[in-house]
Amino acid sequence: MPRLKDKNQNTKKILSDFYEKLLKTFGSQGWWPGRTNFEVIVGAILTQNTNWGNVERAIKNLKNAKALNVQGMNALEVEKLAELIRPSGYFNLKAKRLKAFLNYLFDNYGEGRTNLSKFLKNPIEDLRRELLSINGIGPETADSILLYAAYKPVFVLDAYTKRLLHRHGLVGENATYDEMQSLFMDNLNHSEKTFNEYHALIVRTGKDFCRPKKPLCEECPLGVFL
DNA sequence: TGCCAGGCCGGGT
DNA sequence: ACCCGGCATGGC
Repeated sequence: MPRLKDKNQNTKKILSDFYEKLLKTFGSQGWWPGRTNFEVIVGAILTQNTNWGNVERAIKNLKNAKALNVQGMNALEVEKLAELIRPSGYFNLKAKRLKAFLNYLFDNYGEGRTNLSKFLKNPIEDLRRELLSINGIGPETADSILLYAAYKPVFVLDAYTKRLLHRHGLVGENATYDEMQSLFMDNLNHSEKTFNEYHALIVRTGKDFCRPKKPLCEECPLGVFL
């Protein structure tokens, strides 16, 4: 019993220390780089297993085509949409996923301009369930939308975060998404602002220091681990 | 050049 | 309940 408590207290301190170190090293990251809720959602889908730089090209194409809003994108044929988002990779798949999201929105929240804001105002658990029911939206994309488009206090678990937890020995290799997410959400205050910043800082650190094959751990502010 | 990027689905065991 | 192939472009 005391062992378990100590272990949890230790995890809490480790996760808090990581956050402080990263924030001190890199400063505030200012995520998400999207001007509207819809743009954030589009970005969350387009960046699935994809470099953000490629997503930006696709976003620019959508903006030029006046398709970076609910009504504009809904009016596009899926083939045309796929062509616009080509630079983001998996473009046929992602065009279907964007359409699946829009279809869900229009079917369940009407045709009006406020359908998206109504949708995003749902309680966390309801909204997460709804997002996960849409084909092409899995746990990470759903949580990204919850945090960065709906401003809900939800921790996003991405590949960088999983790698961080594994390499620091905080979870085993076979830990599930929910287990790893709970590690953060059971040990940190549920602050949307903090979760936003923490996730962004982890991505920043991962890009610079924590690649799958060639980790540059000796330079990492969080220390050397393999 | 091969490796990597802010995953998810569907079919097979 | 897991495991795996497929999906695809662009930067370094």
